[in-house]
Amino acid sequence: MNRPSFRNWQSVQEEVRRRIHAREWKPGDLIPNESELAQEFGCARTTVNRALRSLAESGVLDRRRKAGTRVAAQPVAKATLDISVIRIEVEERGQKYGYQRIERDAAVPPLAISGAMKTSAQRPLLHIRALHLADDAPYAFEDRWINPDVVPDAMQEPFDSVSANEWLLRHAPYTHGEIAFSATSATPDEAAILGCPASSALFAIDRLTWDGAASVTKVRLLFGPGHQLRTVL
Amino acid sequence: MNRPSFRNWQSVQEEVRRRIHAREWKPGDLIPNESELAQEFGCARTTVNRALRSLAESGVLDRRRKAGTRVAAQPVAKATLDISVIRIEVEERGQKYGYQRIERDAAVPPLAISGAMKTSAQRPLLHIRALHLADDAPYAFEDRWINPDVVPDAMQEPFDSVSANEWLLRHAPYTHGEIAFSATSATPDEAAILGCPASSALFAIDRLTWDGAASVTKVRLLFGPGHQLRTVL
DNA sequence: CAGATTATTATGTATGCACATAACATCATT
DNA sequence: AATGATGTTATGTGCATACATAATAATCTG
Repeated sequence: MNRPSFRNWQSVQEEVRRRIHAREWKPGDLIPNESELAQEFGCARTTVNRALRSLAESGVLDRRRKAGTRVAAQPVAKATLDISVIRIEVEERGQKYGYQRIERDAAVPPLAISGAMKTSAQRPLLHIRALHLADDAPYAFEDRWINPDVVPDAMQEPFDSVSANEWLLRHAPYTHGEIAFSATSATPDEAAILGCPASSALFAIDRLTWDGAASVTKVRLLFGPGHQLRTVL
Repeated sequence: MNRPSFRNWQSVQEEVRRRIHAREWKPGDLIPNESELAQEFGCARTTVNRALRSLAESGVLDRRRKAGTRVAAQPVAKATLDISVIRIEVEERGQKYGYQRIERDAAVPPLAISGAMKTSAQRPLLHIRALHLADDAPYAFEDRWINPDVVPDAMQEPFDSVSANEWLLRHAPYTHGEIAFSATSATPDEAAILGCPASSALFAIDRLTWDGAASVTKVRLLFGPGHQLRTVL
C-alpha cells in the first residue's frame, strides 16, 4: 500500500490530530521528530514544523527543544473570548443598541481603585457610569475610572452619546491588560439600574488596561441575570 | 541616519506594534505590503509574513489577499482562557486538592440535557455529581452527564476517587465543544453543597463536548461566591 | 454598456538549505 | 563523586525562490 502524501501543513495537522484522537499517539507520548515525519509524509520539514507549531499553540502538543514533541498529557482546552465593543456585541445579536450616560464626574476613587490603578490616593480620576441597552432593555451597566494623566483628552469628552467603552478603544492605546470574570449579587443600586430584582446573580467583567507602567482605565461591566458569555473549544 | 535592521520576526512584530501604538498607522489604515516592509526592514518577506500573521491572529491586524493588510479598526481583545483540570487549577493556586463524589447513577436526564446532547429522550445517561475541594473547603460543584454510547468505559468507573473531570480528559477524546460562562443564584441544594448562603451569586461554567456528531459529556461547574476567572489581554 | 474574461496584485504557503539555540548526554578534570 | 567543558540533537528561525489563491482591476465582447 502506498501511503498518501500530505503536501500542505493543514493536512499534516489533520493527520496528527487524527492519530492523537485515534490514540495511536497517547497523551504523554513522544512523537517522531520533524525530520522523520517530513520523510513519512513526503513533505519538507518546514511544513511539518508549521503544523506542529500550530498544534502546540492550541495546547494539543508540548514541544521542547532537544526534548522533542509529545502529546499534551493534560490537554488544556484554550477558550478564546473575543472581547469587543458592547455596541458591536449587541448588534451582532441582531438587537438595537442603545446607550445612556448615568453619571460623569471627576472624583477621588475608593482606595481599591487607586490601589489597583497605581494612582496616587488623592488624585481625582474621571468617573463614568453608564448603561448599555439592547432593544431598549438594560443590557450592561458600565462603571469606569479613567486616568486623566494618561488620557487627558478624555476630560474634554462628555461621554453622553458615545460610550467610554467605544471612545477609549479608539483614542487610548494600551499595551496590555488584565481581565477577570466573576459572579456578584446585585446591590439595590445596581438592581435598579439594570431593572432586575435586588440580589440577583449578575455576571461581572472587570478589566484593567495599562499603557506601559501607567494604568489607562479600570472598568466593571455588570450584565443582567441570564447573561451568558459563550465560545467554542 | 541609517535605519536599524530588524532581523527576526519578533523585532519586526515589535516595530509594527510600536507604529500602531504611536498612531503612525491608525486603526483602519492600510499598511505597506510585505515586500515593501521586508525591504525597509532589511529582511526576507517570509520574516515579515511571520510577524504580520501572528499579529493578525491576535486581532491587531486585518489581512485579506490582494486587499492588503490594515490596522484593525475595531481591535477585538482576545482573551485566552486555559481551561484545565480542576485539580491542576487548585494545585496551581498552592492549595491542597480534594475530591468527593456525591452521586453516581444512570438516569434519564431532563429534556434540556438530552436535547442539548442530542440523545434520545428515554436514553439513560451516566449522571455524576461531585465536589472539588481546595484546602478542604468547597471549591467547585460538578454536575455532569456522560453519554454511555460514546464512552462505554465510563460505565465501569466508580468516579469515587478520580473525578470524571480528570478521567474523561484522559479516556474520552473529543473533536470540539462549546463553553459558556454565566452567573446564577444558588439553589438551596447547591448552597448546602458549596457551604454558602442560599441565593448566593455563583459563577457557572457550562461545557458540552462532542466527538464528531455525538455528544460526549455535558457538565456544569459551579464556583462559590468570590470566585474569579482571570487572564491577561 | 452590462456581463464575462483576463490580468494583476498581495497574501499564503511549500521547499531546500543554513545556522541558532535550548536542553540533555557524555566525558574529562579536580 | 561533584563540577565543568564539550558534543549532540530536536526544535526554532531566516532566507531565496517558486508557485497557489483570492480578490480586485482592467479589458474585451456581445
